[in-house]
Amino acid sequence: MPKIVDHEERRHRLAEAVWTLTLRDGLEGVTLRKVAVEAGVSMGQVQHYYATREDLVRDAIDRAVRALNARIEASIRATDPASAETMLRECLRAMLARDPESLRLLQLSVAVVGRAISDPAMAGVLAPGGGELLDFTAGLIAAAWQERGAPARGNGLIDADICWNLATSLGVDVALGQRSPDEALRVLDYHLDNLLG
Amino acid sequence: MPKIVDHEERRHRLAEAVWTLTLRDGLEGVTLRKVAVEAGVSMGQVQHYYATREDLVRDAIDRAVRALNARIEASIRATDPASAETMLRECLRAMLARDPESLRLLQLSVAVVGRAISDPAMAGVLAPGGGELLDFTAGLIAAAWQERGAPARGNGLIDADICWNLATSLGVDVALGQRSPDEALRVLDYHLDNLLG
DNA sequence: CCTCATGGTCAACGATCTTCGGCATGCGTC
DNA sequence: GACGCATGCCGAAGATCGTTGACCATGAGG
Repeated sequence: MPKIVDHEERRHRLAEAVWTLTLRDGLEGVTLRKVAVEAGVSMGQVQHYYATREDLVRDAIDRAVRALNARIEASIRATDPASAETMLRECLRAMLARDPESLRLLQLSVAVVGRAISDPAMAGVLAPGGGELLDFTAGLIAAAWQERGAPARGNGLIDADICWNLATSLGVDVALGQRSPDEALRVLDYHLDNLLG
Repeated sequence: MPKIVDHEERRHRLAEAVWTLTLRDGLEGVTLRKVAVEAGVSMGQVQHYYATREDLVRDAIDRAVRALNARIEASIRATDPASAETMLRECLRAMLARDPESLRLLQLSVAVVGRAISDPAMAGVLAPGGGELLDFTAGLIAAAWQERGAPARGNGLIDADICWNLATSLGVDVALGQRSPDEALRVLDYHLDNLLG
């Protein structure tokens, strides 16, 4: 019937504007007017696509987290699946934001952490994939041991848990600029050398 | 000359109000008027003690981080200094918020993480004590090895780095309610068993 | 009693988010 | 081709917020 526009494209453009403003002024500095200017549209249009400012920010953050996950999964799929150890290292390295776009998305993901303490819905977005990811990682660790001819030891699930905690913690450091990606990578590789050796 | 009041006590009371509101409504939900009501004072009085809302929130967060550090240091001082391993475990356990007051302060500290991505001043508050802490921890690890009669191996500074990254990451999980303190403690102890054994 | 620095209050202003009623556009239908 | 109306979009009013600046109250010193 009436005009037909690409809602997805509109929302993506608005989310991009929110991203830019968030990295520059912080989450609290994101204003409907500033978003409208940044996206080159009227403030009314912003309100047309999001009922409330909260919805706008929430969706923008949600898109950032999903985009980061997509990037991580893509880099994993691009890795040689023949070597479990290579796959394991690549999975964890993906959290270290070694290119500008990943850094941007990682910083945005970190921006939600604060919000999550008083907003359970946001805490859910950050949940680390749940138990399947730990199972998968534990499997990689066991396979890497086998490749190296080392016997299995300890509790693989906890080892996987520790790996992801370390990787995400290093990722946060990188996102906050308190550590260079190279340094984070050295720490991560050191831990994996100990774990697999 | 004129009336004399305890500024420190006033500011502490206001900071407590900010803490309560932050945990309930999030950092963005902290309003001068709500703070005034929560603290049982007039809004004018709040403004009298803090030039701007930003100053108020910043000081309240700063107090929370300092209070948490003080608690951690206190629990460390209360530990038997004869055993390096006990000392090491206690230092790292202190990040897991195993009592309600620590949990509250830890949650408040986590709340700033998001803010830190666009506010370098806040990032400084979160800096993990700097290099001295790593040196100290590396010393504890070396001493613990000696106690166990195990030879030193690897890079003590990186081992210490990994320990703190793991402990803080587990602490964040606990603060967000995604993991129980007991479970976090098991993961931490598992890692220390591997490291020291 | 007067002075005035300190502690505290209040009203007005601009910016902001939200609500709601209205305008425009163009597909479907006759 | 003309009409209907759902969709897309806009703008002004209302409510809330932070900030500003002038104002009042108190009580130790002269």
